[in-house]
Amino acid sequence: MQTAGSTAAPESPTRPPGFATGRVLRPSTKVLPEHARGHNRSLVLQTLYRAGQQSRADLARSTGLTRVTISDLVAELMAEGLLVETGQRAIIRPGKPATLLDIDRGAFQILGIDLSEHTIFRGAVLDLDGRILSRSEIPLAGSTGADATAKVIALAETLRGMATAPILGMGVGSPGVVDLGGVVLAAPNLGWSGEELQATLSARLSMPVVVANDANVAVLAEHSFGDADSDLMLVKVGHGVGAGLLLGGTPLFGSRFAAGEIGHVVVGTDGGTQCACGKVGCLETWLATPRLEAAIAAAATSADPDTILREAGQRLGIALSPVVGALNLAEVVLSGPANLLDGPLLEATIETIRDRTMAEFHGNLVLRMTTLGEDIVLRGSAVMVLSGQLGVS
Amino acid sequence: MQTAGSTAAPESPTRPPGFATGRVLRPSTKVLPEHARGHNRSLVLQTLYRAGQQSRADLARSTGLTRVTISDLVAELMAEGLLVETGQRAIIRPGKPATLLDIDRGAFQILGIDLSEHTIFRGAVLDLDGRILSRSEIPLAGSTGADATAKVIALAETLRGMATAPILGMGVGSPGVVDLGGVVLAAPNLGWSGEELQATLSARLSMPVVVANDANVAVLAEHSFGDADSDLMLVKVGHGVGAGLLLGGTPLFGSRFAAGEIGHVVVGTDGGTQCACGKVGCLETWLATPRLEAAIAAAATSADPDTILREAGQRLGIALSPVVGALNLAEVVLSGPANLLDGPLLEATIETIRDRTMAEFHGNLVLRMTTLGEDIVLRGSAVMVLSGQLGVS
DNA sequence: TTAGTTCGTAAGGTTTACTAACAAACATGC
DNA sequence: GCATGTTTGTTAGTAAACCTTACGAACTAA
Repeated sequence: MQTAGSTAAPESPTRPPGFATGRVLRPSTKVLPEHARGHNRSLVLQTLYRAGQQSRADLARSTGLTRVTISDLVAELMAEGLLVETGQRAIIRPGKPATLLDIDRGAFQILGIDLSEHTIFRGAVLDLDGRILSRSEIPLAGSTGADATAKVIALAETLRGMATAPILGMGVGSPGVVDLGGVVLAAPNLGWSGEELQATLSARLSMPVVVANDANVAVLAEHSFGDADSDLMLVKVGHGVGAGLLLGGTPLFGSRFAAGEIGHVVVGTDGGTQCACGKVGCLETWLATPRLEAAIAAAATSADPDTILREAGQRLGIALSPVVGALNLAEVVLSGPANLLDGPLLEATIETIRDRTMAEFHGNLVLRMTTLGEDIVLRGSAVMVLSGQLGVS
Repeated sequence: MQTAGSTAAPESPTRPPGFATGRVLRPSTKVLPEHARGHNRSLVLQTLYRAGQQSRADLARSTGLTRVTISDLVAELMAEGLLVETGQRAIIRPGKPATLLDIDRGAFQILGIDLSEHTIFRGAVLDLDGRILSRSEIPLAGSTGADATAKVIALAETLRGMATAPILGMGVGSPGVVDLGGVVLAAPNLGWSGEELQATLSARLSMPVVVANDANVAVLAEHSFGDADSDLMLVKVGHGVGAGLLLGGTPLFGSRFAAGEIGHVVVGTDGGTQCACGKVGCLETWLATPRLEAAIAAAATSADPDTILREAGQRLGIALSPVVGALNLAEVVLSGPANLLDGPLLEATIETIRDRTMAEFHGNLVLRMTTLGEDIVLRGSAVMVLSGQLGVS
């Protein structure tokens, strides 16, 4: 019992132990040295993936590991066919010239599938940089349940046949609620509930498969390829309305894997249209593309279509304001038909959010269309595979 | 170039490397074996902290580490004075009797300070279990800026003098926007902007200090001591309205460290009262305690106070619905004066949220008062110190 | 030609956690 | 009472991962 007034915890608990530094986290599983190895392995891949060609010495400098350790990791990765030496650095400077390394970007390919469209399943073969090399698609033709699953399998097998290099894995973006094991808990349009899509596909194709919600997949693409921030919300407008959230670089799944399901949140306090879900004034009744198109067509003679689009944008803004405020988001991205979203709707949304939140906290709030167009889910599928198989994104 | 149709990534990249398994994350820093050691060290502390007395063999079983490694870690922790042997297990069974270990819960104490009340700074000395051992407070008396800082220092020094064991560190919950380094970026009521409170206190008191936003601190307390879920929103109602978010067990800070600042989000689409911030119908105009009390007092003769409370609850529900929907929250906790919050207000809030969101996704949504009462920030301060210094929470 | 720089590798040491084996201390059954 | 079996915690030795130190190779610059 030392007397008070002394200067705190004297000799012993000097520094916070490694992982706990600064961060508030809860260690839950043991960590062995080999796990650290796996982490550093991914760190090397990640560095090369983003910065491109680098020498071993460059990698050592940018990762903080020693040249010796880097050499060892690089040798391991080269033996696996993931890295290649690409010749010597051209820049002339004193010292032994550096041997450049890069990920062997042609060594593997990735399959991506997008199940989020209403009438068609789309798929693609992508390279490790997320570029689309070839495409395939299969009409849904009203299939549900096992028939829909069969069409996914057929599409996947077609894509496998189109690949021209070993396949690293397959990513699938599905509508509905998907758990962390790739089980589609609920996707009404496809008639799935408890559909073990990831397990089925993985077994059938004998390759690593990742299945996730389409909007969650899309937000990964926007983060990796659309140079977005690490705090990001992507709102996907189509037949329904859904969102994907990336917070601090980590996707949010929610307590029941239904994070981002904002389509059936009621907007405003002044009524609205009856929704299929039973409530009145859900976000989807204002914003889903069929409704928007119908409203514009109906009003073609009387009202200005811009008025309808602006109203929809305001409703989206009303719904997003509490989310933007609570999460202190810096960036919100819209994905969907540009002819509807990109214009009065988007402008009205950002004006509404600015009017309804505290400007100081996110004066720089950016609301914009995705830069990835209609391939956002396909490219996000590649991100999932890269992340899961190589620890790269 | 192997022909398509083959079964994917053949020999080499068999398994996803350790840390990246399943999770989508981005390795950013190197990890050395000693970091793994730190993690396992915290794991042992964590296990003992939560489960109480255990033998080395018990720890080995529950952590997955071997008895040898556990013995080594325990020896290290005992040398630091964090663990003690507490005798032999009483239960009679075959084999050598187990020597029980526990965290030496009297070996260190923690200081906690709550700056969130309007007229007073409150502080306490707590034990490692977060129990309050003694208290002190200092009236704010309208102090702002450097005067307010001086009062925090004075209170901290008083608390240090009250401690009866070495001090592990100090936690401070401050109103306003606080960054990860404990700099109070903006706290209008206290006249602080860019106030380096954590650095100042740490230097002045020569002990580890953590400063964070009061609502973020409170949510940690609710998680650790109020047996809450790992997806949790805590709404703190007082002179203002703020929230703390815990998502997947991790606190959310936001892109500008202003996560949870929902007090100035406009609620509803039917006007409201003018707010000090310039907007009309901010959540605070409906819910802040001075406003609520005034409204009830003014209506004392004419209307039913319950009507006013129900209306406030509905407004809170309207504001929270999009957040609950977007984050798929399972649990929302209110903190503040129970005479106002716990009753018609709380009931109206949950009814409103249920009416405005999709029931299937969070049918079990729980909305309740905190179980920690007015000491929630003080106890949360202890959680921060435990987490930062020992990796325990 | 000499000096200095940079790159990549080799050799050896430290830390970490593992497996294997064992002594201590107990309950149980004959 | 004594052998048997169980559980605990430690000792000894091994493997993995990273480090430091040192060195040869290959280049520029003076």
